[in-house]
Amino acid sequence: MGTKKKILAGALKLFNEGNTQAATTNHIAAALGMSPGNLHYHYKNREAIILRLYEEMQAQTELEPQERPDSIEALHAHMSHLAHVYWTYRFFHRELLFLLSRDPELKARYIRDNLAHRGRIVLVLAGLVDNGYLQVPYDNVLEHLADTTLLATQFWIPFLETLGDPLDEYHLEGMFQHVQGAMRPYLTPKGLKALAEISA
Amino acid sequence: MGTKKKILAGALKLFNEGNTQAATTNHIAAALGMSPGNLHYHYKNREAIILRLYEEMQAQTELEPQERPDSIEALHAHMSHLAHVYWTYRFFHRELLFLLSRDPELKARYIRDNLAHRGRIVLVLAGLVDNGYLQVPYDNVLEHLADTTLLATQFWIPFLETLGDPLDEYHLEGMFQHVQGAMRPYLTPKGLKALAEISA
Amino acid sequence: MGTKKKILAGALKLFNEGNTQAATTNHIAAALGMSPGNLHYHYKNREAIILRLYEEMQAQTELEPQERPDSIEALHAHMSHLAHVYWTYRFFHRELLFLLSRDPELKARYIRDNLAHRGRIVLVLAGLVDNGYLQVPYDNVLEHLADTTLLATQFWIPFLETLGDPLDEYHLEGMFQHVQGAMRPYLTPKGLKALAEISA
Amino acid sequence: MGTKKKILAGALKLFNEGNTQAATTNHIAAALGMSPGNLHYHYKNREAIILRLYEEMQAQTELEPQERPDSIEALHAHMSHLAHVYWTYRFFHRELLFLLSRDPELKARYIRDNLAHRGRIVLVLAGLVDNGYLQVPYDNVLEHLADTTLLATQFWIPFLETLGDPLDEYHLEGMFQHVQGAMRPYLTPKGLKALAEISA
DNA sequence: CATGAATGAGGGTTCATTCAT
DNA sequence: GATGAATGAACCCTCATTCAT
Repeated sequence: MGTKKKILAGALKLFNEGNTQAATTNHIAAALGMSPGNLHYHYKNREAIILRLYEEMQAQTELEPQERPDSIEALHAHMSHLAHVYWTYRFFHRELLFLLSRDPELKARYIRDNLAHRGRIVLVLAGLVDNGYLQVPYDNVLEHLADTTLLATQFWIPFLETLGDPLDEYHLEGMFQHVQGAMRPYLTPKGLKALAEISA
Repeated sequence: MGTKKKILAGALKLFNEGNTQAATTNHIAAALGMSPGNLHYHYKNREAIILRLYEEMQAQTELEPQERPDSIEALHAHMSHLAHVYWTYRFFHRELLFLLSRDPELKARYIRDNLAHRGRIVLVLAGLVDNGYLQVPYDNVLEHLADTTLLATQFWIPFLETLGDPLDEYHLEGMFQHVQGAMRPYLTPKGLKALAEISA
Repeated sequence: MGTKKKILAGALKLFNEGNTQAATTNHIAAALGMSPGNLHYHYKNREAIILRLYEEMQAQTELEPQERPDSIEALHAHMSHLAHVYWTYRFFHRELLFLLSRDPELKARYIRDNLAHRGRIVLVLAGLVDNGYLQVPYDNVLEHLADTTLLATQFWIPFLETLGDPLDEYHLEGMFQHVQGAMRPYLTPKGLKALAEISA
Repeated sequence: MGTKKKILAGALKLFNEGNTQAATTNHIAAALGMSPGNLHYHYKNREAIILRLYEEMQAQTELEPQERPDSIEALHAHMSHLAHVYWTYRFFHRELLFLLSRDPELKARYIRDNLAHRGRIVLVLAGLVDNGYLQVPYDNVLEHLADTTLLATQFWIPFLETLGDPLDEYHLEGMFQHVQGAMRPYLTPKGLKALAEISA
């Protein structure tokens, strides 16, 4: 039904503008010119809306195994995509831990997805090594780069907000630049060349 | 007065255990065997309690200029201290953006403090370069390391939580290890030696 | 909706019996066998109820220009009507200044309405002169009579209460008698005759 | 004790500025730099303060029998004095009926005093007749003038406020002018002359 | 006399949720 | 599917009042 979609869109807008607690179900319904009863007919409660929004966001970040970025360029493209998606649902990472603490189901799901995400990041990095973009002279480098990447994807938007930066989608480019900064010492000449082409 | 301290301690405990929204002023008062009226006699509202807890935390992280870490060892010591303090007030970074969105005064204060913090991080890194621990072969490295450090200090605890790690103070050592991982390619032999001694 | 009306009626009853402060929104709801939530669903707060009651009262006192009393008899009829309306909403003038001090919007509205009321009183008195009921031998008589009328309409009920009179609708006849007492020296024979017929 | 007086003065100031409900005992104490406990040591509660302020005001309006105004000039002087006193305690008539509804003791006292006041007004008016200032051609004139006077003394300040007039002590002169307006048709030449001299 | 921490009932209000229509 | 009135528990907070010091 279109109504279900409209509710998600309206809630997302309010969540992004303020915070999830300020946007009560009645507010959301009112903003959509809809009765509170109808909203609850479609979604049991606000948590259900948030969970659904998370699923939507999550669905847009998933990759088929064969789509896994296997080059610097592809990684950049993927992270740009990710930044765009996370920006669209920016309320989510903004309140991440708060939301998880209020909904055990969401928490379990998120942790599962996040661990899987981390696993994929390691695979992608290993692929970059295999493809001659990266060179890891000692242990734990891949682990470190994976942590950096995960931290950046999860918290870059909150990070920018805590610096008081005027925040818009454009600034999210920094998310990739940060990851690139961490990879740089380990880039092969091929990797450096690829990076230079992206920046150009 | 002792009561003011007791309220802060009781609120901190509840905030860390659950979340700030779940710990209503009445809950806090009840947990302390105190009347709601008395709690409000000492603190205007929950925001005032949170603000005060932030100030306490902040006060414990501040450094006199002459105390600024000027060696890898000192940096490690300082970050351990920081991790300890942030662990004590872990609710704060857990809900960071949510809390800032609910209290404009806290937000302004936090951003100001955070920018100052970033400035100090850059100074410390520059000091490490001057003292022969670090060597920066190209531009932006210091910027990158500062971002890494700031991200880690602010979000390492949330980061661990999103991985489902059983969380305790001990695990916070990872915060420094992450920063160290970022610095490693830029360490001089002197820097590497210092690091090896810390790890031993 | 009927509920909105019921709330106004219930609130009016309690306000008239005691005072507006004693009749809390919860009291009103309880007296109507209604949940507090429902009362606030219909009226934002007590001020909104009071404002609405004022508007109701005010609406019942307004006159179309062509209905303006142009004879002593018509004036009497109008003042009887006024006394009846003000009696119905007697809490309002009882707490008049208190209520105005608590609600700036109501205050602005009341003053505007009151000045308009005064203007109409002057017009009515001038009409009585034109129609040969009144004769004004020197200046300021109309002004004086207008003040008297306004004072009487606003404060006659409070005035009676401060004399400890057992108060009921019947006693409000005094409101017109007071105004008539002020007009008497200026009545023409025609005016006196009209008055005599009213009293008979 | 000086403290008792200071409390009355502080309360009076706050009452006049806003309204009695807004000025809580804690506010009054705070405004005086005094502890709430101390305030309650001197006055059981806010009602006691209000009652005491009423007594003060009342005491300043009372006349020894031999001081009773027996001329237009003396009446004018007395009403100017009254206006000054009522202005000083203007919160009282502003909230008159509200205050009476909250304190049965005050109510009983006020009604008693008010009836006595009315009695004295009638005596004064009768004295003016005896002394050749006034002439009453028909019955009830004295009653009417007494009502007018009482209404004016009690409600002139509230009356001015409901017209939105900028209110200060100076404007209270209108209180006497209103009474004079009512007496005018009944003044003898001697009375008119006295009045003319006052106005000059 | 004076302090000020402490009480606790109750204030207005919010809001997720239900349910008859 | 949709409405919107209704519920009621809970929220934050106020304030007259008490009382140990």
